[in-house]
Amino acid sequence: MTETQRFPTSNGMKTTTEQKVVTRFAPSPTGFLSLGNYRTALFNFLYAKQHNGKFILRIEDTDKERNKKEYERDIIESFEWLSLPFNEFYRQSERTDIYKTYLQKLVDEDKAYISKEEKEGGRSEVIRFRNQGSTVVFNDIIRGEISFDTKELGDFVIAKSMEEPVFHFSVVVDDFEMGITHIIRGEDHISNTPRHILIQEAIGAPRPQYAHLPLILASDRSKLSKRNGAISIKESRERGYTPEAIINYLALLGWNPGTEQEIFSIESLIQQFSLEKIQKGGAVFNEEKLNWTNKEYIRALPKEKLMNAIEERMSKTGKFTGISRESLILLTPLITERIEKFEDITDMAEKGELDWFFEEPQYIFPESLVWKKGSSRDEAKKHLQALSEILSTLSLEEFTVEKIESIILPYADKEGKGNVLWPMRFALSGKEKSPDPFTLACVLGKEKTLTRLKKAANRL
RNA sequence: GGCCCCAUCGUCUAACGGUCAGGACAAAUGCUUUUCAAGCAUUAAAUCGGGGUUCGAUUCCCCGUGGGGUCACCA
Repeated sequence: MTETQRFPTSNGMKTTTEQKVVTRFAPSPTGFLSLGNYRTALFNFLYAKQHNGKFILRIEDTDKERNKKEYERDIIESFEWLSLPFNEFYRQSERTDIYKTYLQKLVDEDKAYISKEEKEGGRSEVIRFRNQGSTVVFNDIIRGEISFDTKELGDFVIAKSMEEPVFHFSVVVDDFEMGITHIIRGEDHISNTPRHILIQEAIGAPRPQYAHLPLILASDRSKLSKRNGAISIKESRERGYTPEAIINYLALLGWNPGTEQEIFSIESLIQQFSLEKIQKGGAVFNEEKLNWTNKEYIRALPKEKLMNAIEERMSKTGKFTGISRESLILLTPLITERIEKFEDITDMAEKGELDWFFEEPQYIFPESLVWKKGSSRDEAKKHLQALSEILSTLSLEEFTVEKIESIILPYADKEGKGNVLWPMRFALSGKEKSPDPFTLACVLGKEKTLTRLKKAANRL
């Protein structure tokens, strides 16, 4: 992990004479927190932290039908897992009195009105905003000036009843009440912004700064959603991505500091982040790059953590019960360099790629023991026998990768590397693909190694 | 369809109006103590089209085209 920049002495940090920055992330608990939503949260977080401001988490649960407590829990757990601390927490469902006050005020001032409407069964009244139909122009930090003719909005609904404000209304009231200075949200909210500005003006709220983020797209360039490949934080955790990799990858989706740096700690993101450098166009989510990023972080993980992860994933497959710590130490680097995310450990185990460790190979096809490029069964047999003799001269303490290699290599060089090393590797692993023979021998230990070499020789 | 937004390699992206249009992922090829993995090296790969402005446009303007978003008593 390298960081090219470290706390420059004079940078673009804003001075504290400005108004304190307050940002918010306002998800509705109608599903598991997606990576895309999380990126919005991350950008809000980074911006607030960079300016020593506040970052607020606000659960927008005004839609009683679709909200679930389970999803709210998921959002909070995800924030914890990813170490994104928020300074304040709110639930809109607990703030209806506040909305009601503002609603009543607008009705009293005739800026909104109660509209009696026909509807098959049920409710017959809604509260509508008295829309003058002016042209609203606002400045977006990412996109510049955007203007809308609000005539076509008509007198839009701002509440289902005095107790049930609609999203557009509660958002504006909350952003005002909470002193939000910067609204950083997805591009899909651009068309909601004129409505919000109209409401702001009606309740006398100042206009915050807007920054509309480009959308994260699926590979077909449509909006990423559960149906076309969106991954939730919960799911990425289960798949074995690290929090740091997720943050790193997401930060670079639609943003980049203009350098060639690819790996960023959260601290360096806070320091280097800027809304101005955010891309305007949507960004396709690329799982392969996420995998690569994750691999970079996995390799940098302390060995202890890797061993724990490996033991945990392996035991889920039913293997690895009662493995010795010594074996685990030997196996860990072999597994680590072959995986991109922890889920791959399970895959390896299920595909039998680690079977050589747990059980003796059966050599069902003895020909497989012979190096295909110009060796014979007799030769392979001869080499296997020679190898067991050579290795039996090593003591248990000497049975290390380096020692084994140094004692076998001269013989292999003389007889032809492939001719010697392929049978050895296959005898020990019983697999077409496996780690190198010296490592195998070392991990298996002297006794098993000699047994397998002899057994394989007998099959030829 | 109306309104709004956007447009550099397959993908993520860099480039005060002057660069051989750079980097990363993925791909291909080769090297390394057999295979796999890892590592290293190399290669291929882009400015949507047309008009302007300018000595000079990836960059500024206009028009197309393409893509996306949004049009709820859902957020």
